[in-house]
Amino acid sequence: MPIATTIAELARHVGQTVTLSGWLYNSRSSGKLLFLVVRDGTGLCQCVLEKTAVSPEAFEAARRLGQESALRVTGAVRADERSVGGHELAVSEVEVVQSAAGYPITPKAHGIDFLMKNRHLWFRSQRQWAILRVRHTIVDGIRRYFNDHGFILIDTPIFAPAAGEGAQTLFAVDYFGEPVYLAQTGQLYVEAAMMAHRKVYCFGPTFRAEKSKTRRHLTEFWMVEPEIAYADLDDVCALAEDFVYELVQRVLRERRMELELLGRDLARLEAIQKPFHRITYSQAADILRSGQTRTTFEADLERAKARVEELKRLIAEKEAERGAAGIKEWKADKLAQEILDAREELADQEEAVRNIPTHMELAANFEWGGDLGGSDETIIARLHDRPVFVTHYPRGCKAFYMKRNADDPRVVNNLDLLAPEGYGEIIGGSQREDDLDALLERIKEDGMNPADYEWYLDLRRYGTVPHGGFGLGVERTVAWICGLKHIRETIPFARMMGRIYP
RNA sequence: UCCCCGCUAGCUCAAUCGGUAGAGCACCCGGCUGUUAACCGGGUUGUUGUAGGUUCGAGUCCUACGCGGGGAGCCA
Repeated sequence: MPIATTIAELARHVGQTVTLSGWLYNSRSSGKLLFLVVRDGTGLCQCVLEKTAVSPEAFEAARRLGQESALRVTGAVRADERSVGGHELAVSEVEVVQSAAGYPITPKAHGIDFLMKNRHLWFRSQRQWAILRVRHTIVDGIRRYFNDHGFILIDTPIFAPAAGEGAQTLFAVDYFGEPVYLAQTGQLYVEAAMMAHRKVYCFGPTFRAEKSKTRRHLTEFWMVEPEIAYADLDDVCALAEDFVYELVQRVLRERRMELELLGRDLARLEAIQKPFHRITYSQAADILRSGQTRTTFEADLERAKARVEELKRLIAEKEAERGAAGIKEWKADKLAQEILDAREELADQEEAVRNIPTHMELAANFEWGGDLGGSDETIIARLHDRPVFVTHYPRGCKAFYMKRNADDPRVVNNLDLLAPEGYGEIIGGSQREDDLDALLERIKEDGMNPADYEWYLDLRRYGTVPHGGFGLGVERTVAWICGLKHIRETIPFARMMGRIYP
């Protein structure tokens, strides 16, 4: 009897006859030899079928199987360097569970619109498979971290009442005739629970109606928000630092294979060590206006310009080569793909050439009091090899609940954590304003109605203490750890402006 | 809301100055005993996003709209 097993377990079965159950990822035929690349959810395995090993009918049936056909394959396991995963199966039997034809996602190149429309199938492709496995480990790592550190999980509501300002970035829902909104944070609720349990967190989906079409935005994304009592800004930073560090360590430990498959530069992740860098907003402003920033941007611009010229030359050369007489078809095909890749990079580089002067100007003319823009964050992060905390923002550009700084009333005790390599803000948080009068003042200042916040104000009336917390965006964290260009691949079914299918 | 780019076969893309719409892949037929997006030979595939306009003639030029991509603002 063959042993039923999975591809991940093959190393334990070398020399034995096993049965794999999975789907046909790709197949290549060589006359009397057939290579079936099978995936089973745990990995890929090349199954080699020799014509003489089975009946002519069985060989013919296997040869005609379409991509993603469901099948069971039985054969002897052997180690082979030439095979994906290092093991292969010398097939003695193929059982077709379902014969599939016309699978849309071929092993060739596809555009992003097509792939997103076929997201339900795209999961099966190697890169997507690896990304969602890393996401799983990050999500599990988040839960594990807080559960192991004495935090109590508090599920906060998704329907939120109309709350003063900011309603334009919220999704309105009809709630028995009343307009309510999909929550964009659980923070206020988690503060209430923190007063009961000391250390709490909420973890769930959150919704933003921002009309942002960028590689960093989703309209529905997951956020974890811890909140701790008897804590000041330093305590919140220390928590965020240890938490992010542990997440990275966990992924490096458990998902090395997936990161390698994604082509992630592991050295960049291994460089994530404590302590993270810490600068204040005012120091960030000085950095932005400094010669170092100017020089960095100028170097970037020169590099981008040089790359544009290089790519143009490269494309012209390849096009000439492709058009040359007597060229082999496979060679022309390869060149065509290289030209497409080069053009894509060219578009990116040309965009950089257009944008950098604007970014330079924004940085050079940065005025104390404004919020840091995307390009500003990028330059700050680029000058550091570890995540960097930016603290003490002007209170004018931050939310009403953030604690005013005792020494400098112009700023609040908040923190943003910028991921390295230009991945931007993955954490935003603060010490909270625990003084009733100060909080009331800020609510009025923002033109909101204190009556809407009565329950929240109660938290300051009855046993208020210094406390704080932060929110970490799961998808941005996954994008950073996986080294992905776009956030849409970090969540199973991305919800973005103008995209709701499937 | 604003700025830039794109839309041609099921998929990825060509199409010179405005002059008969074409490759590769997928699919079908045949060949090949170590392939790695296999390869080689043959075959099938079109309302060029939509609506107007200019022109003897529009995939190509103009206008509007739609959809998608990237960015600004805003944000995790």
